[in-house]
Amino acid sequence: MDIRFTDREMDIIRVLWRDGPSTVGQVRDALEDDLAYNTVLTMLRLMEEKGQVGRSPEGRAHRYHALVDRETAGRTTLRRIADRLFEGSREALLLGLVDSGEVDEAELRRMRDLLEKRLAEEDGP
Amino acid sequence: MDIRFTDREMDIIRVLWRDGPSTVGQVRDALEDDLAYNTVLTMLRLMEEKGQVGRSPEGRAHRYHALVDRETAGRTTLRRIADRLFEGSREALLLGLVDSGEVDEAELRRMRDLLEKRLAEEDGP
DNA sequence: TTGGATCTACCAAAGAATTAGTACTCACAT
DNA sequence: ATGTGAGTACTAATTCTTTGGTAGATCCAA
Repeated sequence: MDIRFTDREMDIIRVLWRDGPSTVGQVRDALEDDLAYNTVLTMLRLMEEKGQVGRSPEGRAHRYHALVDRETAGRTTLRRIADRLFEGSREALLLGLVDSGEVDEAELRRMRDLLEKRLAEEDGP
Repeated sequence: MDIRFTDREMDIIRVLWRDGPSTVGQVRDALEDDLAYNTVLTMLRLMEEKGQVGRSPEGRAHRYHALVDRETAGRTTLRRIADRLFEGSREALLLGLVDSGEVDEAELRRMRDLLEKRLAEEDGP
């Protein structure tokens, strides 16, 4: 299964990730851009067709929920970026990441510690 | 300027990054998928309109070159991914990266060393 | 010089993404 | 009972992406 989101789909799934299962109206209210109710409804319908979200009836409305979790979406996206933009080199991607903006020293250190921890785990079991 | 590439645009700009300035025919030959000459020509024309590539006459043909370098494209893309998929947290992105596939111990170590080096530079000048 | 190969510009068309309109249903407050 | 508002399904229209066709110019070889 190919996990991809267009810009607007990403806006919507982020609401579902952040706020949990939501009705059309709730998603609409949570979105930054002011979209018509029907626009959001249509987007959710199409996303349901694609298997990105599911829904369950609630009263006369429906409550939509994400069928893809953030971690999975993140992993797949990064794999794609690494392959296509950095020719598969995750190190090059990491370089791009630390150059991509305001990564201060504290954050650099946290990132290093994170890798240290991973390395320790590798050695262990 | 917003730096974005669609899938096919990405295929094409990667050829220009890898092989340097190329004619339509050369790009066509370098692409994995078998596209019609005209398809590649049209793509390059549209990409020129968008300012992603430039061209200079050469004989009766043209030679196209990338107007966006890989580093810039990588940085902007990563910033967008970090913001939209990881709520701005570059550490979360890094976690997603090491979980995104087969990152072996050696690579983990190189990534850590890379961060160490950065940290040393921060302290210095 | 003529015919094929190569290149260009312009155009067409299918499919996806995005936005929203129309028409219908249903609950419920007055 | 009725009409108002929220909800739904279906449809429409626009724009972008991707693919390639047509027609015409140009060069080179036989």
